[in-house]
Amino acid sequence: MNISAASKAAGLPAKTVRYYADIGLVPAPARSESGYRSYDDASVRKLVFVRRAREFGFSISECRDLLGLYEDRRRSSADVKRIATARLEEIAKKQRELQSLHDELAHLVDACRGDDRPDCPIIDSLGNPRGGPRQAP
Amino acid sequence: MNISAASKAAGLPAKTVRYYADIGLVPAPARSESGYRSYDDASVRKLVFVRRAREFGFSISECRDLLGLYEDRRRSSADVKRIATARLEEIAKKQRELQSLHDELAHLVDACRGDDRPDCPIIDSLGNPRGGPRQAP
DNA sequence: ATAGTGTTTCCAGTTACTGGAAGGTCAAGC
DNA sequence: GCTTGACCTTCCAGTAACTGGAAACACTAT
Repeated sequence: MNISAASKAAGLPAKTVRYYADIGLVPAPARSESGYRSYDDASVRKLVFVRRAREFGFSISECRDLLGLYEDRRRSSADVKRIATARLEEIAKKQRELQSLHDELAHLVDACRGDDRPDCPIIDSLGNPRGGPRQAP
Repeated sequence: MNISAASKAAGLPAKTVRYYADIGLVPAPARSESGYRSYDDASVRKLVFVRRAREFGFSISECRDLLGLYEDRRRSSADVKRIATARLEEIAKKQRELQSLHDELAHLVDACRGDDRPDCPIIDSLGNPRGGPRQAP
């Protein structure tokens, strides 16, 4: 399998597939006589694994760990669960942050008439967080 | 005001304050005879404005636009509302993505016993998205 | 005079890729 | 046999938004 077939099978751009081998996230593939990279099903499975893990928001470094666990048949599921749980907490935290961001901005958008006049609570709030009259800089 | 006083007042690292002037996001400050940057209240207000906008997730480029509107006393609030509304929609989209991510990962964490044994639905799911028995790579 | 802190510029590194140039390879068609 | 076009290679640079650190100069207090 050449790189474009493998990248299609894995659901990743060819550039990214090369990159993952460059940084040693996955093993460097075998080469044909003319130097073309040549992939087998096992390599593709690893690439799919990494793609999925990235989609879950795991960093490259975490993917490295997870891949190690993926390949270790004697790993305990506790190791995996620990990493995934930490990630889950990050996600929850990000969700809370986004929520308060959303609420505050929605409130401002709501308060803004959005007409031709210059008065705008959004700008006022950015320049003058405590509220009160807008001050020119 | 030297840079460290201004950066404290603005709530930004001094490095970032310099950076914002370097990229022309805010005007370059006046200099003392010995070359120290010297800030006044108006500069600090602009820095605060940028900090707040960044906290809302506006990109540097959007901050540029918003700062332009902030300084333009004849701007219509519609211009501001348009930018803020677009940002609000991005936030909502990100929220939905995070939610489905969270649900899927939480489901996996829940299904994982997290004990000494190697069986782990999390790993299985990453390597083999459709479910079914785990395959070693 | 000297120690300590603040400031300057500049260069490099971060994350995870992505784009593009210059050149080698392969299969098909004439 | 030759050309065309798709595919492959390496390498370099750029992205966003800073952050860290080195070397050198400035200011303040003792």
